[in-house]
Amino acid sequence: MTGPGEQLTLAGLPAPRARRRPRATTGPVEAAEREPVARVAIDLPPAHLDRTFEYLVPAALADSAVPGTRVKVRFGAQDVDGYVLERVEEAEHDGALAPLRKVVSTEPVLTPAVIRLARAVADRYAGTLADVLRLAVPLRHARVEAEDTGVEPVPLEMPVRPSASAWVDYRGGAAFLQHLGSGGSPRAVWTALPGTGELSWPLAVAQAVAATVLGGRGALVVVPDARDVDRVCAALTEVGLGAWSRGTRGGVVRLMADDGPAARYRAFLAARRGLASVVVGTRASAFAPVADLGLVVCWDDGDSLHAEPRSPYPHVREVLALRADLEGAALLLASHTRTVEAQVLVESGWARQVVADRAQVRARTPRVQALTAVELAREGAAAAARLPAPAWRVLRDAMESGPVLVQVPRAGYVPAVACGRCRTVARCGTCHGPLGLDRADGTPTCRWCGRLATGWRCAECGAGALRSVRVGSERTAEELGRAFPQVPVRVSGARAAGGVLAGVPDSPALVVSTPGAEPVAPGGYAAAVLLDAAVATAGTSLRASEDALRRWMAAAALVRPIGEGGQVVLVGDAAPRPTQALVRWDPVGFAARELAERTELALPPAVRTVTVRGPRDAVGAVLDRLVLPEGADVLGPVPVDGEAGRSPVQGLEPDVQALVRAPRGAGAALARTVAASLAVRSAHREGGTVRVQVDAPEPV
DNA sequence: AACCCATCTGCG
DNA sequence: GCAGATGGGTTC
Repeated sequence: MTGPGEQLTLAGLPAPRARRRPRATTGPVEAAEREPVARVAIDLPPAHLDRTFEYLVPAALADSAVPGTRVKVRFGAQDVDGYVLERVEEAEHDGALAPLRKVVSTEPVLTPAVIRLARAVADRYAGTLADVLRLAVPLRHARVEAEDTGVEPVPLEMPVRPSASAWVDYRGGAAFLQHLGSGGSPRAVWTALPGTGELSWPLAVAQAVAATVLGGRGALVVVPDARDVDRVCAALTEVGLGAWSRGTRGGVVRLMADDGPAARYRAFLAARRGLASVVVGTRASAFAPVADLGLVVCWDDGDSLHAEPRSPYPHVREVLALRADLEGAALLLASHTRTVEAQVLVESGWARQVVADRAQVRARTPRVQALTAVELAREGAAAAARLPAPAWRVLRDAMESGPVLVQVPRAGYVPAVACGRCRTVARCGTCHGPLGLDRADGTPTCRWCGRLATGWRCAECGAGALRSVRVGSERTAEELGRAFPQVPVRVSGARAAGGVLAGVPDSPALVVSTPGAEPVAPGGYAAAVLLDAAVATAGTSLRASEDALRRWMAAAALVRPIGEGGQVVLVGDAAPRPTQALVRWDPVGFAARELAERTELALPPAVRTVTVRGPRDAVGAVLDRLVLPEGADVLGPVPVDGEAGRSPVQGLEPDVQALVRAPRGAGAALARTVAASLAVRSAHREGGTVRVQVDAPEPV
């Protein structure tokens, strides 16, 4: 650019801008000989800054400022962090370029594939690249970065053996593995049957990974929590894929935040440097830079842990689906149940389903019965048992041959009522289920059988007054322990004294667990009783039924098959559709019917949704700028009640929320117009905090 | 966040 | 007619 003294002033036009601030450049810098221009993604949150800025690469940084490295640059009047995305010969920007100030680390933490993925995720979720990169790249740990990984890494001795033994019961299973081994990119939605050891889902996943590795490619497995990471890693060891260690090449790394920043960064670098070929991790590892990626796996995509809670709230299933597309990798969406989102992928033809025949389903699942009010009525009034008599009998009989599992709602989650005088939990006079006080007229009702408990009297002290309390797994464990004094009681749950148990021995025991915390019994549970079914499917959430079925089946999948006497009892009057799906072990039919209904009602995932929440004016401004694609509509805004919706700064004025809907085909256009509106919002410094979420798990 | 520029405002 | 305030836009 020319200086002010040499500038020509064109008549009729405003005078050209004066020379840039002298502080921006620290004297003349010699530019790199080759590719002297770096395109940099700036690590700042405002949406209107979500584009690349070009900087001059000083000759001194010519070799270190490679794509993917972290850099410091002058941006306006501040020093900011950023990433070099590209090096190019010519700048597109027709002004002077400021020089890169510093290469923070020579480690290129972003690969071209991850950059493309992050951009696609940002676009999909109407978010910014900076936000996505913050999710994708772990914090730098300089000491770990400097660790010696061996000058000549030795290839790890891995006696990986090809086997599809865990897949033979599934139609298309063997073909899927063969396709993986020969370098193909099949996409499968796999509905796994219960099974232990050779028939377990972790072993099946391990065999799919092994097939991919034997075919010369890397693999990525994303699971909900640390326990599942352990299970998958153990199964990988069984198929000959051991843990990666320093100085070697090949092997498996675990990648999760729980392991701490050093271990996390070490695992991340091992993958990025192409030293480890398999990554097993939780949520954020969906972005892990696996070299020559051949397979991505998501286990249990319905688990809420797969939904990222930070902006732009990407979901592991969607990230991996995008990734499979962009990197030409295979995708395995695996679960004991099936999410409605996975059903969309199957019905649209994007993925193939891998399911077992009906005969295999019958052979590998337990006997399931639902103990609803109808069944209980047949029993007549039971004795002083804490459980309905039939459920109690199942537990008692099963305990002779192994551990039994009781799934109870989370501690403190279920409001119940107790005697106002002696605090004994109030029970239904007919089935002995817990009472609830949620009817408008104040009459207590049974949470199990639904009967009205008019004229209730405390069985212990005879008082007639009730008070609200909360019961959880600890209390239930106590009560059940008294009912079965002859066996040990083990409690598993986040709030339990012993925390979440990974496993229990095969000996007789009563295991009480909250959903998702069920320990694995190596030989399978002899029986499981699922309590409070009515509570599980209550509520207005779109996902209530789906979540309930997923939790029930996750517990039921730990029970022995019918041929070994395995039994499951669902206690309480839940919604009929998930109840029937559990009894018939038909998660696919359930997902198909749910999707049909959602399609009929234009509810997600049949449509793409964007929720916009915040102060009324701010939300209104964002909505006003949208250029809605064909077929899209805006619902609301409506005031959001409750603590979550109240913005402290806005005082008593409640936040509002709007729901924007568009046909799935218009999803990209919808996200684009939302992102554009948010960019204007940030450039105009519009006030308030607006939370925008594409495909929120709970959009209403 | 800091800066640049255009426009407005208050006072002569 | 002009200094100083104000607001909107840019930052490579």
